[in-house]
Amino acid sequence: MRTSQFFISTLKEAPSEAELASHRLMLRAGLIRKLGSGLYTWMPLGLRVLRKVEQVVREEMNRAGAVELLMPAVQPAELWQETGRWEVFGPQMLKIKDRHERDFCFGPTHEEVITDIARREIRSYRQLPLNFYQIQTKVRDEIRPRFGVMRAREFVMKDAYSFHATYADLEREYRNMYDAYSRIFTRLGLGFRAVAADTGAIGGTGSHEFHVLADSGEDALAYSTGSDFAANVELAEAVAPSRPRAAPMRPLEKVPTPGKTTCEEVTALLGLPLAQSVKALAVMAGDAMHMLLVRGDHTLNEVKAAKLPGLAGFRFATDKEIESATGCRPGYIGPVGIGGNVRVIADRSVAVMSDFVCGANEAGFHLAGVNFGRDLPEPALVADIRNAVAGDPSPDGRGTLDICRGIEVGHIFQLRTKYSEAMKATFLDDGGKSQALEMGCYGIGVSRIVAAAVEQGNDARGIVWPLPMAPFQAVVAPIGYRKSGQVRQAADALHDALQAAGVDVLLDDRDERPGVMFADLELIGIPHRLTVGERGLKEGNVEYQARTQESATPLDLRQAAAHVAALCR
RNA sequence: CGGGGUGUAACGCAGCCUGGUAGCGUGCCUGCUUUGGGAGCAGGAUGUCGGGAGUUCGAAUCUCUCCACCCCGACCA
Repeated sequence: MRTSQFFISTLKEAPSEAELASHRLMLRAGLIRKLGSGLYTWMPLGLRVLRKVEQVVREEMNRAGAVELLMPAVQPAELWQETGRWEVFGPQMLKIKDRHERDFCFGPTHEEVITDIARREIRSYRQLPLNFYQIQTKVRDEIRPRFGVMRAREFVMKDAYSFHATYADLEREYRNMYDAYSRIFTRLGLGFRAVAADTGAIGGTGSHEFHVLADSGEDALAYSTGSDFAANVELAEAVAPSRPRAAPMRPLEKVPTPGKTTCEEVTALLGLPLAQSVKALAVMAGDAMHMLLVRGDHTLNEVKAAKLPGLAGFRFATDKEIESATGCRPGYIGPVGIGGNVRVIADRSVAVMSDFVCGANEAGFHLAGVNFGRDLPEPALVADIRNAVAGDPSPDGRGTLDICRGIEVGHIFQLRTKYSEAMKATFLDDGGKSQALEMGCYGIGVSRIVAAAVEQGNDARGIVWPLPMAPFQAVVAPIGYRKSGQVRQAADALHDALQAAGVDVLLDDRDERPGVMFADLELIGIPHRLTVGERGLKEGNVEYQARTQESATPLDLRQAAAHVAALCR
């Protein structure tokens, strides 16, 4: 490919709305262009990357025994009403009407459609197991699209759905997909980690997420330094403290803390460790207020809390609700002397505290030396409601936890019979008995992978692609292409030789000045570069430089193509 | 949806407070010179100042309203 026959459009300065490195670089390198919020055009260069990711995904899915199909992007409402998800998925679905005013949505996912296929096509256990997948554009009307294609409203996803006669066979396929996913991310050259995960809106039982590791990732991951335990912090158990609660040593004391509303400020004022304080969070579930207690140095885990009885769908109380329930404004609330109509739920690490500090339910005051049993009743409920933190013991009893951040690029679920039962997708087993199909589903954010790869691989000069994802594997960069016949001849020959060797090679025949050319090629991130100039040709040399290297090394012209071709293999 | 912010040329921005009809850098076009790390000189093109309404002799600037986009919170591949 020659640049003159291609389209390269780079920017010196990134549009101001782009904050994240990958978003800025994808715009600057001309991989994507924005049409509207969360809507992006994949420019020719970006599309090449996207297609390479798709291809690896496709090859590995095929290798794992899955079968590709393509379902409609537009789906009738009736299907979603059958599973009750027309309402549950709700505002996240882009709902549309046809000319007859019938309801449709632009598919955010395809469990309903594939289950409809399954119930029409699968009749016997002899047809099982089956794993269908597609690579397709999905639409989710995200509340807040951001970070370019990382969280877009329209994105490319690989979604697979498997069907089984028995749970044991589903488990087998689940492991098969786990292994396939590991191969995919390994082949793409990404640093990743698989973690146990919450099932969220898709539903089902077992679930793992695959994360590309990056400090800017939106998810926090907990993993053990002493075992292979790894889980999304949303899910990771914060192990119950092993030590019993110490006996009270100090008297209850009301201390003035004017203007100090956070645990950090209060403990600093009192000269106590942060872990000696208790944070009280007022939440509403239905009409009832609950007060959640976590240690001052911990944070509430909203996913865990929402799973407690009576707390499904809770929200944080408004300032007004807090004032009418406690008589004071947020920043000074606490569990001592709170009305019986407010249920107090303590994290397990709070339940073993003694002589702690908390709000006094009076503006400008906190209480110190507080003890359960003596100064206030034992909590109504003690549960794990905090986020695990680095240094916590691993839930599997081996090693301690550390925390890293990741970008979710894959998610696998054991759906079991959630959809097959709702939609009556059954088969006849070997005893002639009708049974609901066991199902699994397996998603990969194909377009997100591109952003995640840029997030993981970039430097001051631009993108550093893993070789399998690079839009071009190698580039021939001639200096003075239009001016020097010698340069043109050598560059053309190199390009042709590399192409013949099966290398995805670009010849930059724009005749730009070297500085401009090098800057563009490095921004775009092509892994291997051969620079051809009269200076080197005099010695029979060209120069080779990997994207990851700081400087070039001379290479015999006659060996250059073979050398680079070997690196691209 | 709640809270905060921004809309001026393709991109980055100034001008707005204190009204007088729009500017800078980059990019783009033409010519000449240059050619190993984002060139130099000369010339040139490009704006419904987000839309609408209002105040005023006069609005990018003041007022109202609508829209778009961005940031912080609940979602997810």
